[in-house]
Amino acid sequence: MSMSIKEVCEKFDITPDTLRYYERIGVIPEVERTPGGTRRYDEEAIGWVNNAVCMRKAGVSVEAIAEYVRLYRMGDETLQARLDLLSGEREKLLRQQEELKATIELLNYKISRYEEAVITGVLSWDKKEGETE
Amino acid sequence: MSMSIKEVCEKFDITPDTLRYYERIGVIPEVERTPGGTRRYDEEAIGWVNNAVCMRKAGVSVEAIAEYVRLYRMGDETLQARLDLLSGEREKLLRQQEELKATIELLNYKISRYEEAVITGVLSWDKKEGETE
DNA sequence: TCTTGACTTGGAGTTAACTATAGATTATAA
DNA sequence: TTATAATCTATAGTTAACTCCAAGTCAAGA
Repeated sequence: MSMSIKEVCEKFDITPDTLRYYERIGVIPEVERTPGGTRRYDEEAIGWVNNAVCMRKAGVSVEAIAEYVRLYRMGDETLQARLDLLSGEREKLLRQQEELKATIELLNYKISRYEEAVITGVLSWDKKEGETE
Repeated sequence: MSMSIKEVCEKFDITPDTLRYYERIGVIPEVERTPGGTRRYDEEAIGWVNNAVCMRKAGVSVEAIAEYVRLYRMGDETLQARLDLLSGEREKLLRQQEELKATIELLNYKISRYEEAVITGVLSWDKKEGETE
């Protein structure tokens, strides 16, 4: 039922060094160990890893994730604090989503120009909105 | 018509150190100077800055931006190479957009739970899809 | 002209997030 | 049991992208 560090790392496509690092800095809670000291990841531990990896992929800082974990372990009196933290992070991601959208649109435009250009041999811009390259 | 480094930096909300750094590593082409050696930014230079800042905000690496500028300055024989570079970067941004979307949705779910929780005083998960926190 | 403030270069320092190394211990398979 | 593979800790190193600093030069107003 429970998994080794290697198995968890394969599941989430990260390295054992990274996973131990996440535990050390509190991005995930401390995991259970065998009598010999080897880490074992049960369902709950894997849930925390999933959460950490998902947040990191979107660009949430390890510091914010660790803060959430810290608050979580303090119990029910931190519900509001956790809500505030998550709301703040969501705001950041929504802003990032806007930036991303704008840049993808700019790239779409440029790429369409280049697709023309590689056929005609000439690159021509519309020179709209301060764009010159 | 042309702008000082300070004016350009205010326009794009970056620091002069960053702008000089961008020029030094080729993220923007070298800009014109006054006889005394002070940088002046004309329309075209500002277009390049705009481009760099936009790409950086979306997470495109300075290396990729500099490579594009390098190819651009080599002329028409690099049209295909520039198209390939831009296409590759767009792919990365589209993938990032997916990650961002997934994480925002997860956050939306969590936040809705926490909004309930701060009223009821109890936090309860649906425990779907490996989520445990 | 003087002085105050903006600008210059070259290089060093910082921060976040890993990533690698060494040397010891534990686990697994023949 | 013995070799081989996986894991452990502690700590140092790396990378990307700035960011700061010193010491000198340039520009604009009184």
